[in-house]
This record gives sequence, structure tokens and C-alpha cells, in this order.
Amino acid sequence: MSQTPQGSCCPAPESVPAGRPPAVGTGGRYTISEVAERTGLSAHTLRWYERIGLMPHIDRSHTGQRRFTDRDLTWLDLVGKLRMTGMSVADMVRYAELVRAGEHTYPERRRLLAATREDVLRRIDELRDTLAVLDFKIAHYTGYEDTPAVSEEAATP
Amino acid sequence: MSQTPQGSCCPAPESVPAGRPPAVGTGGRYTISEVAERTGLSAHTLRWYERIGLMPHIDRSHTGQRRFTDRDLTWLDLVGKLRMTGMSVADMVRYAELVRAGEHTYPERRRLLAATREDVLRRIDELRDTLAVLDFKIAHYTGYEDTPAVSEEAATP
DNA sequence: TAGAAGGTTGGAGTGCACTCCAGGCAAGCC
DNA sequence: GGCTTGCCTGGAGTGCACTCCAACCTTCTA
Repeated sequence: MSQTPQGSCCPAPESVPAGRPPAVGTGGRYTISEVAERTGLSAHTLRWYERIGLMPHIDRSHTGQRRFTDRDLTWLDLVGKLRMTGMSVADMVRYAELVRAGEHTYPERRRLLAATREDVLRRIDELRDTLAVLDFKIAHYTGYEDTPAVSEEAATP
Repeated sequence: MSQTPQGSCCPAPESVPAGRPPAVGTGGRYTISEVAERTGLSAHTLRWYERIGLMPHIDRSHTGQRRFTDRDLTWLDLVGKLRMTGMSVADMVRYAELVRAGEHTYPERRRLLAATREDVLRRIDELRDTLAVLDFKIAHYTGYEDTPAVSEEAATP
């Protein structure tokens, strides 16, 4: 898998000259604004994510600016997906901590993700229910010209 | 359909004696705590929903206490479903206003729900993506005993 | 008659997830 | 040298969706 912060275990494999025009190669050393653009998150949010421990340690240029790697981007991708499941930021931080803690946390990570998986399945089901209701109502509203006055009665989808 | 607030158009069809032990018949005249229990919303939230215009006019007993009808419950059911799609309370209030405004708002209601429907479809897709990622990671964590040290590399699901 | 239970109100408070601000620093350009 | 751009920091502020509070009222039960 690829969406995993490595904690402070290992420096970025490449050390591109950290000057002004930031490198945008495939190895990746992206500035905060580049990452903001790619992920749709604001720079504020990225800094905040780092501060609360939702990001692994992020490299810095010699002037102290953040340089995100492709690994960071992949992690942010996972974070985005987890976020979408309704997982709280606090729980994601917990997961990030487990990842940083090392491989002995595999069982707990598995439990955490399995629980999330159940949430996702439940959510999908609920959304499908909602879809049925929406379809029913939309159909009703679409053919409204020939419906009587007190129309929205009976027949719950 | 049945999930529709009727605004102030028509009084509840039945007027059960509004005394202390609240009627729990099929016609329904439920107290706020009964509705709280049935819907999982708190009494606070139910009052708040009414205050912000997310509920139709709610009947009162002769002592001024709320008496919810089955119609109210059905509306709350829809509200719950819409809420789950990620629709904001403000948008739901907007929809409630359209419903109160009468049948001439059918086209706009349809548009609003159709947009929501699209959101739901998109969301279901995203959740399915997430599910794939979760399955991949869970599988990895499950067979962790025989994986090498730097294991979470490559192969994004 | 007292007290408990369950309701009422307006308004204040809470928690989450950002979001912004002020003040500052480094690099590049005219 | 001065200006702009882009980033840095700690801490304060924002918006949403509740959630709670204090003071009060009715009705029922002991």
C-alpha cells in the first residue's frame, strides 16, 4: 500500500535543491501551496493537520519551508477518503499514531479499519435508501401537472 | 409521498383529548420525548428544528406542549435521510419553505432533490472507492506476520 | 399540600473542523 | 534598497449543528 506516513523513520529518498522554483518532478518535493492545489485542502489546513499529528513528519527546506513528498500526497489521499467516511479527525490522528508506532500495531490498525469498513457499508446502504426516497419524490414532482391538490399523501417509498 | 410538512394549511385530522398520558395511537399525537426516542434526535434538537423552520407548524396541547403527528414523524424521517446525504440544515430549511409555499414550487423542489440525488450518487461512488482501499489495507494488516520490514509500499488499490 | 415529572422559553455555551490574523523571515526582481 | 511573493508561527476567530441552562408552568401522585 502506499497511503502511509512513515513517521520520522526515514528521510526523503531524494534531496532536490530546495531553492525558490520548487521541484515538481516525479520524486516530488512540493511546496505547501502546490499540495493545497493538488489536494483541495487549504495551506492552513495542511499546517493544522501537521500540528495535530495527522501528518507524518514533513521535510523542510533549508529555509524552513515545508517540502511535501509523494508519500505525503498519498497519505493525504487516504486521509481524504477516511474523512469522507465520516471518520473524525481525532480517530484519524489515532490511526496515524499507530502507523508511526510501527508494525506491532498492525492488529489494532486492522481493527480500526475494519470498524470503519463496517461504517462505510452501513453508510452506503443508508444512501441507497435515501436514493430510493429521492427518486420517488423526484418522479412525483416531475409529473406534478396532473396530480390532485392534496397530493403528497400515502405511499412512503 | 408522506414526508411532507403541511405548513399551517390544515389542522391535525384528529383532536385526541390532550391530557397527561399522551395518546400513542396510530393517528399519533406524540410528546416531544416520545419523538426524541423514536427519531434518536434530542428534544432540544426537535425544538431547535421547529425554531429554525425545518419543521412544519407543530400542534400544541391546551397547555402549550408540542404534540407531534405521524406526519411530523415522516417528515423527520426525510430530514434524517437528507441530513445523511450531507445536505446542510440551511438547505433543508429551504426545501421545507418550498413545501410550505405550495405546489407551484414543485419544479424547484424537483431541482433541489435532483441535485441532492447527484450528490448521493457521487458519494456512493466515493465510498465504494474508499471501501476498496480499506479492503486492500485490511488484507495487508491481516497477513502481516509474513510481510517484510518496509512493507507498506507501492500498489495503491 | 408537597414534590416529582415532563414540558415551556430565550439565550448562552460547546465541540468540531477548520480559517484567519499579525508579525516576521527569506528569496527574487527592478 | 525597496518591493513583492511565498512561506513561517502561535493564537484567536468562525460557522455549523447542536446542547445546555435557568426560570417557569402544568399535571399527576403520595
